[in-house]
Amino acid sequence: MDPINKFRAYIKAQGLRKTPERETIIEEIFSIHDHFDVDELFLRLRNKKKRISKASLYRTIPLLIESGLIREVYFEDGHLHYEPIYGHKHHCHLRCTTCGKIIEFTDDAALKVQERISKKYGFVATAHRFELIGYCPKCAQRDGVQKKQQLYKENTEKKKQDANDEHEKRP
Amino acid sequence: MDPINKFRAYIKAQGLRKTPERETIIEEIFSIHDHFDVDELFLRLRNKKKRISKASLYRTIPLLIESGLIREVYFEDGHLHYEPIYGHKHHCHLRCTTCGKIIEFTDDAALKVQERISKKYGFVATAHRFELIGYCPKCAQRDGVQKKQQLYKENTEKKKQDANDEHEKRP
DNA sequence: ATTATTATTGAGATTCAATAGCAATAATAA
DNA sequence: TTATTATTGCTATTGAATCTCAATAATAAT
Repeated sequence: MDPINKFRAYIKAQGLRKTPERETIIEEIFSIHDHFDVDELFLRLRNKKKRISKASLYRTIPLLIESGLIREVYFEDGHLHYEPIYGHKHHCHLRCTTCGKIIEFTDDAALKVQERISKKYGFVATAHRFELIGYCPKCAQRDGVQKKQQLYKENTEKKKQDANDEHEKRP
Repeated sequence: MDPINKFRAYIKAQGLRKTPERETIIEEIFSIHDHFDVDELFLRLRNKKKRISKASLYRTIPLLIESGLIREVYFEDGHLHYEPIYGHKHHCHLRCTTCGKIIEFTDDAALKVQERISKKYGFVATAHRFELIGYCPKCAQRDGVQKKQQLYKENTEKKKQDANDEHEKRP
């Protein structure tokens, strides 16, 4: 069953309506095959002359989550991201705190942990999220774990300097 | 080493300044022993006649994260939450999508997965986040879609009410 | 097919967590 | 004690996400 039909089933079960907007959104998301945010999605649709309002995107996303087509992913830039999960192999994320890079990995052990813990707590788990936070190979090698804070400080001070330079340039 | 001193070491290393506001914030957070959001923290401080501006809370939190005292936790009510981690046993979360309830659990297997995956990808993991999403024992039984938002709202608002109650109890 | 009902859309207004700017204050170093 | 400047609190601002509401269009009923 493709995402559209999966969604139609959900729509019918909930007594909601099938609309071209919703299906266009699903088509676009499942042509991305990667994580996205609302702005990105909106832009991609616009570039294809599909004029769907952001309000509709925001209203559709919860339905896509409820129907199991996508899920939220938490990055660290202050707003939500999403990724298609239906028809995609479940994966987890490695997130580099230095460069922000996201590496995906699959792991079966996490699934077993899910089952064991669920049983232990009488919890019916429908999903899990497993994420490793740290340093990607490049950043771990280049910086060393200890240098991070120093680099961070240098970076932030550089920013201030840049801001000053820019300011002083003005006539 | 207690959280305050851990923070003082960080402050010194970064060339920042020790202030009573920052230390009051740390004291409050580590007296909670549980997750919190900025509003809650602000209210609790106010109830104790500690008048610290929200701006300072927002400015201090990144320092607490950087120094390893707290971490972000992602719930689903549209804004960030945090929890103390320094001196606390690492734990993971079960999150009920019906009532919003959070159950904590500890698990060593997750740590082993972290080690194995890190080695595999050449990633230097400093932390992991493992979360199970589904239905808590109560909700798994009654399972009503209509009740979802109502229950969720009740749970998340209960906390704020508790904070107020606590204040009113004081003589 | 036609009509009635009402969910959905789009545009703009609104909310609110989070950030930024600025003058006053206070922590550190000299 | 004085000088330097990070920090604070207040206010204004940003921007993601939500809400309002009239217009539209999807479904059910006739």
